[in-house]
Amino acid sequence: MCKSTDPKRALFAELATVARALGHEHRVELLEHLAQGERSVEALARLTGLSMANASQHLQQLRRAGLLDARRDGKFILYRLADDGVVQLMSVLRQTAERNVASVGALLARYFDGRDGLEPVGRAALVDRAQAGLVTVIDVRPREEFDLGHVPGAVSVPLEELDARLAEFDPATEIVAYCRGAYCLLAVEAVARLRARGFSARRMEDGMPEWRAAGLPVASG
Amino acid sequence: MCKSTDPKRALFAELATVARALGHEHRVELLEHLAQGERSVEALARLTGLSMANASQHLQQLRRAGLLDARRDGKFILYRLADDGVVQLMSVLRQTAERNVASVGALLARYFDGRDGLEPVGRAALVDRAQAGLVTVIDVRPREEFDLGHVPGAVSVPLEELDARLAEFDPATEIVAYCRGAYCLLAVEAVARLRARGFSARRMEDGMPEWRAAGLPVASG
DNA sequence: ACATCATTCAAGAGATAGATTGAACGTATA
DNA sequence: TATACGTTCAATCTATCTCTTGAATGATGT
Repeated sequence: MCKSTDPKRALFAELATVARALGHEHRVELLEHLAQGERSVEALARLTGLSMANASQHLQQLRRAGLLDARRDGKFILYRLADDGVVQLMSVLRQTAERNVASVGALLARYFDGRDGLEPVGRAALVDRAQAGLVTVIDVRPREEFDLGHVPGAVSVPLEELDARLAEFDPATEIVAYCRGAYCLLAVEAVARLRARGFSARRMEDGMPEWRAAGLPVASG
Repeated sequence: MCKSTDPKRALFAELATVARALGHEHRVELLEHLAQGERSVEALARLTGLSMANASQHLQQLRRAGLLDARRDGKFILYRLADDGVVQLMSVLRQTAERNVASVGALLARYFDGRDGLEPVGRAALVDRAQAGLVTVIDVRPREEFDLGHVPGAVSVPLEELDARLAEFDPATEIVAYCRGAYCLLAVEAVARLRARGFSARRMEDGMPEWRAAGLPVASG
């Protein structure tokens, strides 16, 4: 069997190339930041603590793998995810890791709730409690995604703005955060930060895609 | 730089480890074979053309990443996917690659239909044509999955048995093959082989999960 | 035109992964 | 028990990846 020209082998090689692009701690972190929106090389280098040259190289590797696009704006080069499928890929990767790698499950458990058994809020319960004004619902995705559709009554608080807007929230009212899905880390991070500041915060089970899929009402604009 | 105490960094590192396990041509191919069922190291080495030692090392790497489980049966060690999520991960990887890497799109296009515009069969059309006896529907997934539910009237022909069972098919009747989904390669491979033998073969659009999701009838047992 | 700044390129050292070889291990069969 | 066989281990060489440093590029603003 001569397989050097075998298209199947070539396909496997291409898939491996894309996977390898995800195969480095720093690149996963870069993608996680870029999941929140466009960022310049300088901003990403600062956020991750990498040198500019190093960050640039990792970003180019991700771009070569087709996971990122870049555009110039003034003196900055802005990188962004090539499409929403990249978020899905990272989510599935996280799901797989959580199911099959014990240490990831432990890390996520610690990350999700600290130590006192904070459970995510179900969708049905959320509708009731939101209508009764018992909870503040925040959407921590980038504002562009919020504009394309969000949970009725939710407030857009992109994760990056959260720290600066803490004064908006009533410490006596529970906050429910949601983002893109069960395995999107944005809401998890938001809840962790809010709880560190003394707020009562929970994460909505699942995210916007599941909300839509469940046929629940979606507000937009 | 020691970031080992930051749980977020640790999580990224774990995710990268899992991704890196997918980051080699041979390991992708091994997973693709294992998607069809349990296999011994020797069988996998033969299927892929790798040396036993090399195959063993790659398999152990996949197992360390949590993507595979192994069990002993007699003198053989049988590897299998850790769970169905691994198939999903590979599917999403392929989707992402197809969207964002031009060469993958080209490879898949060539793989899917050769050159004469063979289009996949829609679900609705399939029901009609199958009932009219105009087509033979084959399910090329592993038999275990067939038993858990399949398209009514479909015949179980696991991909590995296809070559040996060509005599069962009427060259005058069109064959429609399906597997796990739009991005599962089993049906693609089956169609390629059937067409190479002169059969008229097509791929069903989507696969069993989508069939179920569409609420179409499912036979089992 | 000149200076400035964000980004990229280029080259090198150090670390890591892949393939091959031959030996060692464990289980089944004679 | 002895032998055969599938699998894994250990050691080695080679190739590739990572990161740092310093220079080069390309657009902007004075």
